[in-house]
Amino acid sequence: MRVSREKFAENREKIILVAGRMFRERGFDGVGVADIMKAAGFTHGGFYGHFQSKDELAIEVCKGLIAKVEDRWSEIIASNPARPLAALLEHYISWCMIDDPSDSCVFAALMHEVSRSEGEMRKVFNDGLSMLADLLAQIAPGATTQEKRKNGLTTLASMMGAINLARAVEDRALAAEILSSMREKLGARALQS
Amino acid sequence: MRVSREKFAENREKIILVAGRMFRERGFDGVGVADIMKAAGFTHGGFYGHFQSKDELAIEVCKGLIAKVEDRWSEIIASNPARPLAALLEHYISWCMIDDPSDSCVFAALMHEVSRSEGEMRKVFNDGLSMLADLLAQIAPGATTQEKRKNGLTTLASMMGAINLARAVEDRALAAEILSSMREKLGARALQS
DNA sequence: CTATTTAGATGATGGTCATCATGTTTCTTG
DNA sequence: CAAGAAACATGATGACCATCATCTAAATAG
Repeated sequence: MRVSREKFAENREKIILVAGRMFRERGFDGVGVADIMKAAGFTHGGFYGHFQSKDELAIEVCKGLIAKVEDRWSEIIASNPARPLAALLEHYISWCMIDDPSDSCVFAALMHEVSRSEGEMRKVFNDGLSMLADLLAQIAPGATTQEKRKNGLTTLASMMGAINLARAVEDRALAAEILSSMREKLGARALQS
Repeated sequence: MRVSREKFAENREKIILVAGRMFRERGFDGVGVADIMKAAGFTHGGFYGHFQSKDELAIEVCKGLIAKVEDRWSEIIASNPARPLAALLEHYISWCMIDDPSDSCVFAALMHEVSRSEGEMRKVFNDGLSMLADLLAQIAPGATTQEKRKNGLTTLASMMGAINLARAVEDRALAAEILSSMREKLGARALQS
């Protein structure tokens, strides 16, 4: 049952989209090719007509998600010239990051698994993190470039640390405490429960 | 080839020790029962004479490692009454945490995998994190109990975030920047490269 | 409109893994 | 020292999983 060129491209995008959600939710090793294809509405066999391997898909997916993070952060920064960092933090340190990992930041969701890996994926994440560090260095507080850079890096680590810690604890009240405290510490508005 | 009671207990501890190192290095899913037994000097079959399941071993291992973290942190705090937080940070935010995950903090190494899980393991980590939060609340800066609590939580998130971020980046110079900046930010001594 | 191509379905294949069944050897008990 | 128990070895078992081979039906090329 061949499908049109157009439909083929659509299906490919669907696979990438679904895989992106599933990978972030369950990790690369937590999802099988058959799972992904089923969730995308296909059977497992068609997969290799779209991608050479699960690894290739994973890299494709992450490149796309990282580009999306870059776009989103840039947009938030651009549209909040008066308080760019605070706006970014209010976007990042939020319940949706905790409650729906499948639609959250690739880095928060997969960085840990990638740190244990090697090869292209590692590089992709590495470049992505460099990019975020550069973005933050521009909007972080600090008198000198050096200081802004340092504050950018600690802010990045703290943001991600807060998300991961809030995800790890079961008590929602404690998670709220973590998110609120970090927002306050980094200079953003309080969290609305 | 039966062994003595004594040797049996020794072997059990050896399995737990080796599993603790391997789990932290590769994650629970990254290590098989056979791997662990081989590294401990046995074949896979003997495993179920010691533990009911891989899960049971994992829980045993984590309980032990968490208790060790508690002891270590308490000891550092107790033996540095003048600057307990700084001492703790100098211990935690260090190269050995980056270079040898197999001997690093359980939380930094496995928290992420555990957040995706359910059941007893989740609870064990949860209790462990609460315990660390309480320890930090005692030594964190702040005029009120409330403030100390908040600072404790953000410090905890930042410490772990810095370790995970430094592990994720490939460039050692960047990792050093992350660790140093975070140490400075949180009020500890600079990092010696 | 026919021939060819090909997207996706179905159904292997070989590998890995947790767990179990059984065997062998050595400890422990009496 | 003899009889039984039990720790570890060996070797299934069944479940998953990535990848591949083959089939089919529909889309495209001529």
